[in-house]
Amino acid sequence: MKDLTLEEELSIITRNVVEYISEEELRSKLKRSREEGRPLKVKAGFDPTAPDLHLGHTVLLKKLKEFQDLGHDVYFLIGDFTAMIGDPTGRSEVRKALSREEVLKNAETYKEQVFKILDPEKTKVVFNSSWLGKMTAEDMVRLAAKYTVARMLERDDFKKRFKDGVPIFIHEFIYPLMQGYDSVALEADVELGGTDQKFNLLVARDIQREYGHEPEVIMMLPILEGLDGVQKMSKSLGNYVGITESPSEMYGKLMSISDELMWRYYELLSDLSPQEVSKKRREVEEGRYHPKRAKMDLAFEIVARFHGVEAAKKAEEEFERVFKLKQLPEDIPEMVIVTTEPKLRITRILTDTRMARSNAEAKRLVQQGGVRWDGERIEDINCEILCDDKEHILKVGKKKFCRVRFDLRS
RNA sequence: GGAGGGGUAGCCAAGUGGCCAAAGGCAGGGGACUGUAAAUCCCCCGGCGGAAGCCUUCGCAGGUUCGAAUCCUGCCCCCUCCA
Repeated sequence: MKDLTLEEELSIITRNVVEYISEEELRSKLKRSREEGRPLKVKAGFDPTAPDLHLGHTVLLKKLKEFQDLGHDVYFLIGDFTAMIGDPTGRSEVRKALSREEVLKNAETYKEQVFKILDPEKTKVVFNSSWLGKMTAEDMVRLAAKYTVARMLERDDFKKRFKDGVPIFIHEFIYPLMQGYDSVALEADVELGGTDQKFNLLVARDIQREYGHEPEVIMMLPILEGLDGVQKMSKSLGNYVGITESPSEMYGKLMSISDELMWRYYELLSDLSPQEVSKKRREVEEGRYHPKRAKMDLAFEIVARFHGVEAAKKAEEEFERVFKLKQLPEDIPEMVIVTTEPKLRITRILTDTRMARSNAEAKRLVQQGGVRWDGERIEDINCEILCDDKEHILKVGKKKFCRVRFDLRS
């Protein structure tokens, strides 16, 4: 950070940021930070109810890392207090509040994942229960007195729900207030969040002001699209790449994205500068660089970040082996079928090896030409397989393999 | 407290006595094409059965009927409006 000019620092900080408020404030905070030799306090909150991080989260984490590399203090805030209250809008499914232990356990899981990107030495992990948990009802009332219903209703989704007569629960009003109070408690200079967090972030600024603090600068980062390229990446939509996934899984998933989406991922997930990315893009458009190669490079970079270069190499080789050369992957589960019959029908083998969930599904797979036994496509559902003592390869669809052996009992 | 709307397959959603294992869409699966791309096209998508066929499913439990997702009764749950 020492060698950078303020302008250079600013340009790194604001790269990939969709919107930030405000430029003036950010400049003056940075300037003061330099003059006083006091790093900025950068806050980002995470909800510990779903501790599986995916690439979508890493957009934010990478930004935090950038702050860290510039010498600022990063506060990784775990919203355990709100998590322990539990969200009552969650209908019938007995939304039990998370216990202290569960929260701590999830927090641990978080750390493991988060520190694949953030520097553990430089990251301050904080729990908002440490201050919110101590609030009295009186404190709560004071906090609630800092904001008006009218202002709450400015929020788009509240406004819409109010208009449409869809219920809004009181605690939903309290959430942004608490999140804002977190910033007061931490004396945050900067807070990061997704673009969907804009309202909450703005409230935080107001709350800080109300408590006599200087408002934080808020920075909104883009929400990463999932593998489908349309909806946001999320676990529940199943269009995600988890950062704890195996190298081959990660690599494979990344290779399945569309070419268009690849550029989005390049922008938000790779370490290349925007200039380098647009250069690559140009090269592909001009036909000097194969899009598949570009995608492989991207997949490689991301896998290497989480699993190291060696693992990335392996994942790449494996990918080429299975899909280009149509050879076998390295790790294939092995199943042993115990039988007294000299022959078994293919559908039976499919269900026994769990390659098909039911007999009906097994029949479908065979009829549709999705089943290969030792490389031979099998199309007759009545086809009988000789149960010998050799090892066989069962392939279902494009990517499911299984080694099959028979244990003959007579 | 009053009035009304609704619970259908993984999700959304049609169906209001037989032609309903239940339209359509999404998700998912298989195939073709390819760069395992994406897009597109074709096919499949409750279970058992080689097949004929049989079994279970439309909130839950009963009932009417030759026959019910559809009609009746009771129960459970969700939602909206008025207060």
